Amino acid sequence: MKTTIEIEQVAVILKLLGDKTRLTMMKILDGGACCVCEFVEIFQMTQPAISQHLRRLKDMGLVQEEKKGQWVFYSINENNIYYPFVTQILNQLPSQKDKLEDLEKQGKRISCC
Amino acid sequence: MKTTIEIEQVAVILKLLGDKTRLTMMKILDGGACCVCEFVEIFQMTQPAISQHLRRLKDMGLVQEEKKGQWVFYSINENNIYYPFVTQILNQLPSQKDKLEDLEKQGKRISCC
DNA sequence: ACTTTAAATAAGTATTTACTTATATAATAA
DNA sequence: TTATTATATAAGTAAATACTTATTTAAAGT
Repeated sequence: MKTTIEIEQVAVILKLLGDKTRLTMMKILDGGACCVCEFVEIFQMTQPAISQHLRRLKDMGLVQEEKKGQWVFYSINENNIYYPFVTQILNQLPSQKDKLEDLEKQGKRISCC
Repeated sequence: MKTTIEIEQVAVILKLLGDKTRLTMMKILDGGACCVCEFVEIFQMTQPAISQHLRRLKDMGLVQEEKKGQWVFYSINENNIYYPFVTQILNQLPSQKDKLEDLEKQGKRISCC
């Protein structure tokens, strides 16, 4: 089943991705779930700033959250209508896994489960 | 030859495309050159508003202009580093050629050459 | 219970954005 | 030359954006 993509809606998605923080977040999440506090470390931004970016991505349905204890993990919502579209964009971006590796080295990676 | 795409630069491109007017402009130009006054008709916006959108696209190198008499025609700049990236996005958008056909019916299409 | 940690929300602010109207530039037509 | 048409630029404005700090909510550890 393929729903017709509206150009206006695509513009909204692109505007959302047209921010280096959110775009990098999406690329990171493309490699697996990530926790809010990890993003705070990675981007060296205040926690509210990170939460607000994640909320915008969630409001658009691009990501979903899952609570695990005191942490909240975000992940790509593969069921979103625009997931195939977004994936095509993310696939063209350079890997950001070095950012997670740096976290790991600092011992700041939150191990889920 | 493939230049590495920087995620920050991609964010800038996406922000530029994250506007329904500019995104539609790019999709229309994907089908061939178009003149400023045609865009004014299509989008029913003031001429300065159209010119300003086109200038932003030109400043980023996504489009190029060519003067033909009193008209200025804009077209996709296929030599831009980000052209392959942008094309992948445009290819996923619904055709906008109905907009040009409507112009044609109204006799408002500028015939180049 | 109290403290700590993680995250969300609220409210305020500086900057950016997309428009507007007015004016300037440039080419063609009379 | 003068008028007309097409476009660009300038300046102003309302709304949106991405932050900030302060506060609230909620879970876990003591």
